[in-house]
Amino acid sequence: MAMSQLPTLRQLQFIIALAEHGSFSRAAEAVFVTQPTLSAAIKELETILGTVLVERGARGAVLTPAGDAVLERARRVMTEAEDLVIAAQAAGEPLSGPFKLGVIPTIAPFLLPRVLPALRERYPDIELFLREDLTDRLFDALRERRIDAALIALPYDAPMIETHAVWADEFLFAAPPDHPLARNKTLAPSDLTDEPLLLLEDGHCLRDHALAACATGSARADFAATSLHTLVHMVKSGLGATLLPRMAVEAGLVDRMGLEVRPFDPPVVGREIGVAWRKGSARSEEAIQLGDAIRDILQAPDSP
Amino acid sequence: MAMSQLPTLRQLQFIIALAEHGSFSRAAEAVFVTQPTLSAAIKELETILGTVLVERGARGAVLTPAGDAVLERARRVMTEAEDLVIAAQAAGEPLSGPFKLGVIPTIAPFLLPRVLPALRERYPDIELFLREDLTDRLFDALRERRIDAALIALPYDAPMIETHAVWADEFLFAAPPDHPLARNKTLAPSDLTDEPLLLLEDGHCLRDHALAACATGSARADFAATSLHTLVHMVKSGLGATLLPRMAVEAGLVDRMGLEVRPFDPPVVGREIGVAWRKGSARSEEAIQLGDAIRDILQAPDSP
DNA sequence: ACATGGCCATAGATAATACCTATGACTTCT
DNA sequence: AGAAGTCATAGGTATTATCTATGGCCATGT
Repeated sequence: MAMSQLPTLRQLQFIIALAEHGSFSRAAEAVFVTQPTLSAAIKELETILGTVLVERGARGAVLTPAGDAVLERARRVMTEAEDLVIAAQAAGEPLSGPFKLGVIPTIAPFLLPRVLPALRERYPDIELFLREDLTDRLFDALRERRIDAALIALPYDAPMIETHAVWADEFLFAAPPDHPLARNKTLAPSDLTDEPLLLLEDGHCLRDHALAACATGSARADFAATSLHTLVHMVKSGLGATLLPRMAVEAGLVDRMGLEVRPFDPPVVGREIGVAWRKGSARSEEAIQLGDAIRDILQAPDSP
Repeated sequence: MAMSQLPTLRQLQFIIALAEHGSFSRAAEAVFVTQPTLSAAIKELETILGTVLVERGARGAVLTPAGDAVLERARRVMTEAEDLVIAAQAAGEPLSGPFKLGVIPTIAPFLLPRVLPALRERYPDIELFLREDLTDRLFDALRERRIDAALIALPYDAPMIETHAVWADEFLFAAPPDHPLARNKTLAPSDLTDEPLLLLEDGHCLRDHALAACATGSARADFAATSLHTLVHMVKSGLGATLLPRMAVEAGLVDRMGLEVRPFDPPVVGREIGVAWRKGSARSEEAIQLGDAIRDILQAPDSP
């Protein structure tokens, strides 16, 4: 079958600019060519496609319905092509250049100080841009290509998102010294059945995962904390007990707070921390590699 | 941010050919350029991407891992670009040129003779290629781009497929004249509770939809027909009763067969016929338009 | 009505580049 | 060693992408 001629990416770039600026002259300016150049290119594109894409008027240019259809697909082709470039560059020299990483608030302050130095050492050419936000908002950012990858807690179901497990973050029980359960050396999840837990406010995945860990437990409905630091202060002042990620405790979250911290009996309860990326992302390989690197660093002997 | 230069579609086409032929010279031949041209283009592509994509050897060329990553995305970009061309041409002159339509076997022989003439009249430039097959295989064909659209029965859940309802195809009860239920003028679905139905063999969606229509009914496990024509002959010879689509009956499926055919009381039971296309298909608009055209033709006064 | 200033199209010249032919260097196989 | 394949390089040509300069057209304001 006779392969009908394809448009060039340049032409697609031009018609996108034309649609965005509504005028040949201004669109031409935006893509750094002269108006006749853009004019000719659009005309050529219309010839190739065999369809009029633009209505020329004295007050500017408007896309025809066919033009709109082309525009939408042109945008897709262009972003795919840009992704190809990024993916190729990443494949050639992984984890170099700007890399935008989102991290959920219950991990970021405890993980990053611990791994960032080693990470910079291992990948000297990386420029990490960090963004701390709730899981949902990070997923939105992934889908809209505002970030390249995110460190989040699993399980968490989201369309268009793929994940790779990095490490298991165990939950520890924390309470004031006079709390009845603080007498035990270890706890079973079932001990929490009648213990209303003090948790982070809605939207934090830690809240949901903590509740899931003690299937029968419940949260205090009257109080909720906005950060883990606030949370431990509320626990200290006697408002209730809570579950904390081991990583936060190891990072010193409860140091000199006078709180009792107890592990659970095996099987350990907790959450899985993983990297997430947009399905089809140009940097999915790098996201996995970054996750594995973080795991390595956490397991390194000098890191307690 | 400095927009790094994009590759050309031509260059992507070249590296795809190179990957497929494993040799610069043969790939060049395949895309109708000389070997030095292709050589230079690949080199230029590698410069743009800043990565070596191909391992040159005395026995040909092999893609590097980075090359493989690029190849996969290049294929995507190329098919998206080709789709853009098709979509643009279709938007300019819808339902013209070759259009490959799949139809399920329980519709095709009864619908097509009725609508094809009017369809050709309404869209004189269309070249309809028809393919009769089971729903699953049509969906596969849609996903693999072997057909542009399909006429199938809903509801039918399938990933990557979108649908548009065209008309409701009512079920009629058919049985030999001496059948007990043939005495009634109309039936309720519940009448079929203890009536093992003679149905098409597995894989035909009509079988599943018929069973769903009489929620409590069951199929004869010992006999099944391979086509509606076989089915009515089996009914005639006393093997059991069945449900037939009204469209097949109207097309003369049971004429001079000596079978009794009865409608159901309202609310009517039946199945929805619709058009289906691959999500993102370049011809989804045309598929919808085709479905609407078929609905119009079926409702036209001269069509009983 | 006329002039003005915005639009886009056209013409012709020039710079960039895509492509070809001819050739060379290097492997692999005979 | 020679033959036959591989890909890279060099230099010339054809194509095309782009520029400047200009013209026609339509709305708007005087």
